[in-house]
Amino acid sequence: MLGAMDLRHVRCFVAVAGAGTVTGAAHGLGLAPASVSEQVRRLEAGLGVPLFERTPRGMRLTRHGSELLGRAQALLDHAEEVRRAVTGERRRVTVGALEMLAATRLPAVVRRLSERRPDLDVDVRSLPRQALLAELSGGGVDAALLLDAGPEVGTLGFDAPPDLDFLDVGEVALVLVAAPDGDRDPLLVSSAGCSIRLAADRLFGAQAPRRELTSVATAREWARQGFGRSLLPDFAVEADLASGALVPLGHDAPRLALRLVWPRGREEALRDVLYAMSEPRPSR
Amino acid sequence: MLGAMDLRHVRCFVAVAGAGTVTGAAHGLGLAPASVSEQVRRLEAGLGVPLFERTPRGMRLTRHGSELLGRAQALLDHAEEVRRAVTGERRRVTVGALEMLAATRLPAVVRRLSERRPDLDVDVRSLPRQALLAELSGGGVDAALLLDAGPEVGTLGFDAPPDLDFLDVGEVALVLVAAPDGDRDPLLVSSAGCSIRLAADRLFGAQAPRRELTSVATAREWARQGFGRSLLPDFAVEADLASGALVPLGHDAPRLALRLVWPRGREEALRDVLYAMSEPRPSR
DNA sequence: GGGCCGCGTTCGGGAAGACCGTATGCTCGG
DNA sequence: CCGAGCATACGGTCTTCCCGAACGCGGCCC
Repeated sequence: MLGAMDLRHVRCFVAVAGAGTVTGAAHGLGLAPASVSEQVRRLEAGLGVPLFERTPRGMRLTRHGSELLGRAQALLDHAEEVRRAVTGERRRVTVGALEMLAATRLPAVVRRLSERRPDLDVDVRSLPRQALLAELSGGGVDAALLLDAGPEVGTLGFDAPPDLDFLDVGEVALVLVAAPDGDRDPLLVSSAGCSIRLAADRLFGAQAPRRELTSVATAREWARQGFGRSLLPDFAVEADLASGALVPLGHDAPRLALRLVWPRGREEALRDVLYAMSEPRPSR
Repeated sequence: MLGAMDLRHVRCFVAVAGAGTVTGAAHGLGLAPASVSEQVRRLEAGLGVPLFERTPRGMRLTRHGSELLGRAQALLDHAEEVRRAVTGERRRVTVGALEMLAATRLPAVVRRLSERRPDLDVDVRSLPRQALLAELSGGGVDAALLLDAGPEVGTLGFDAPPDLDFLDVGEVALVLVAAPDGDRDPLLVSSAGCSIRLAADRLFGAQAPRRELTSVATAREWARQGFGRSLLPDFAVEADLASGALVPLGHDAPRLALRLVWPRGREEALRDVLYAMSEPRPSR
């Protein structure tokens, strides 16, 4: 029969649309690029409609492809939901987060989720941001918790794939701190790419004398020892502020959003989960 | 990947569940029984759950199978809907009806449908009742128009598959008629299996002297020529009553329901269509 | 401008699966 | 006790899946 739409083809299509390249999608699917390319072409043949424009830089969705993407995602989710319902298999949700957040802020979010949806198995993966965003598109994680700011994903200063949707589920305050009698310069920053570093760049530009260190923890340590000031997240300096090891330097402390990000088009399947993660607990 | 649910398997499963036998499903699918059997077993293996109890008389759904059936139908309909949305293909609905109704009462129903849903292509198939019911289960027709009575499908006196749902969209009055100066006996009835005949049997039982003829039209002709009385549907005798060729014999004329029947579990995909067929027209 | 890299695709081949026709075992109804 | 109807096992053909390797293409950098 013509146009029978094999789900295998649809899975490949979604992966390619998400990754933007056949190669990337093949990686995510654990297949060879040749196979993925064939599946996509077979889907196009079955539908009788071109889904991608082939460019030497990747695959761009055609009008028909865009039409299909959301529905294809929903269809795959539907199939998954049917399978779960019949096998009685528990639903498994994978949420990723930046390492820093996985250790500090994610537990509260996951606890909220587990309390409100005890039927869910929640996996946690801790990844650097770019890997996180890649896994989001590739389906390795269902949702990701990261730091950001502004009205869209990436406003903080990183490149995000399009077609991501988000919800802010909390705030992180940044505090400019130094040792009570330590130096005020240079500005101690973590390595490029770190969310806190991006925030520091946005706040101070490039003109302030800076010293780049490997991590937030290192920057805090150097500040504590009096080698400069540093812009650090509240949860990293609470103890030191309380003990007096660090003091705030009264500066317009910008707040970052604790942002839950997921691939647009999967609202249907994720809505209840996202809701359970973002809402305040019913009691208390 | 395990448990990936091929839609091909699901199609076979639904067909088998509908037909009750692998052989019947294979017929409907245009496949060999061996192939269908294999697909179903593969689906069961993929889900890790038995879907049927095998008996020498056919296949009976297990608990898991029943769980799956409705969802599987919905999933297939979803896939179809996605395909249509992307290809821009018009939706095609096949409605079947008893021959008698296809000629007399179906046009009004189809007109109603076409006016309210001009985006639909409506096919009409005219079949005897048992073939109609078989096609309903097999998917050859999406909905069927037939005559029935009472609170469930088949109450009029025929065997209907379970898992059919229905909506009464009109009535057919039965009139006991004879020629003005013709004989009153015997009771002229159409051949066994005809809906009108079933109604006559229910009304008069087997005790009345009867003469069996091949069709409703024949029975009417014999009555017109004075060879007995006959229980006939209103649309078949309107002209003769008006002209005086036949006269009503004042009897508690039972009314039959003009009944729209469809496979339970496809409401999701058919709801709008059924609604458009059953509602009175918005204007007038 | 000439390598060079990453892209999608083509090609040949091996393995899995779809499908067929036939044969077998099973249980009913006659 | 036999035949009808059922699901299934078996052997075979053809399609599809998937791979690794090679090809053609367009940017990019020295």
